[in-house]
Amino acid sequence: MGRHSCCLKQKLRKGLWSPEEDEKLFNHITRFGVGCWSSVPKQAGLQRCGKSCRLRWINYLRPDLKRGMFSQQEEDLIISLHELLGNRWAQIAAQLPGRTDNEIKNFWNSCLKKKLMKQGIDPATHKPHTEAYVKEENKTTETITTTSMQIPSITSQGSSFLISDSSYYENNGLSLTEPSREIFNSKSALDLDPLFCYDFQSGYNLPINNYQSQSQSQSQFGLNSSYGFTSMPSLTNSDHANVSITEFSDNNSASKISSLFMNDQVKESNSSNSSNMSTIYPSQMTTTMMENNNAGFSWEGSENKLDPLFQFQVNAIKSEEFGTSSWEEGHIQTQNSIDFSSYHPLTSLSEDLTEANFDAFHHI
DNA sequence: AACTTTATCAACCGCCACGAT
DNA sequence: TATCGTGGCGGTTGATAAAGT
Repeated sequence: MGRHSCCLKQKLRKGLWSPEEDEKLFNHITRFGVGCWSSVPKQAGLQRCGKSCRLRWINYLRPDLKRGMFSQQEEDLIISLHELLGNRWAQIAAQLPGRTDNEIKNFWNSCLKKKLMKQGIDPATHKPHTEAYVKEENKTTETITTTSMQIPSITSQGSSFLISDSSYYENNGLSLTEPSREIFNSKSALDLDPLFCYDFQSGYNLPINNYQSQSQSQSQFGLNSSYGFTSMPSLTNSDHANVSITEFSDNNSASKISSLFMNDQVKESNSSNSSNMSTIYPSQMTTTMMENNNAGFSWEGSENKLDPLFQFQVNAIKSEEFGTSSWEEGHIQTQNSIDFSSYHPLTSLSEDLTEANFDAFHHI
């Protein structure tokens, strides 16, 4: 076992993805959603293994990805979470909306690790270098004293980076608080920031505003079309409640991590009535998806497969010809426009999207 | 300008867990 | 129970860009 059968097949492309491949994969997933990855390459016409497709989607094409530098707040959060979780990048990434485990792992290995070491902190333990280490250092470099190291004050309980107050999230854009949520609701998807559109021609994710102006001038998506992906501002507090504390091996970790999120949860329960945003929770989402599943695509176990990070918003103002067309796969009634923002926050790229009869790249 | 070193990050590899048969 | 297929994860590699000499 171990090696996937698909990887054993010859003639499969490897290496960097071309814009054409990206487009094929993107179109396929937006049409059919995320199902069985092993069948994706064939269905999408790609000479890749399913695993490679999955990785490309998760790490690059997924529309909710946040691009750009890590903020100081994200950086601190990664350090805190790493102290609690170690190299469990997927779990760490789950707490940073729009960031992938790969991205965080790279950031840790290339930046944060060195940063901590410079501060005299052992990145593995998050504690100042041990006495043994210091002695060893003294042996080899007697002229250098350990006092020259800048060791930040760290309690015996853990690093000073630990955040136990939900205000951290509220103040740093890592959570969508009620006021910000209202702003979000009142704005069109195209006004949100950061917003990116993937441009298959350039191979870059373009800020949506740029893309908007571009599409206005060049009608990339058709005369009356605009197409935007946004990383939704955050998880909602219901997501916070979904933090799986059972995965932590020790109770301290569990309580620490839960303290990061539970305050918001309480706050949310007090203020949820004021929210204009209709929220679909996983169970509802599954029901919705199953009810709408007319394309013959299997969503078995979709409840479990919902990616809590997957927040997808599309504003699709389709041209008339586009709006009335139907899927080749058929059996789907079309709608002229669907507001995906109502599927917040636990929206997978689902059949709902498929049902929107939405193929942006027809118009490229 | 040419070459070397370092940093970054996308992608691959190999392993594990789990469900289906 | 054993085997197989698949999804998911973390470690690692290799290509490229940027910085340094």
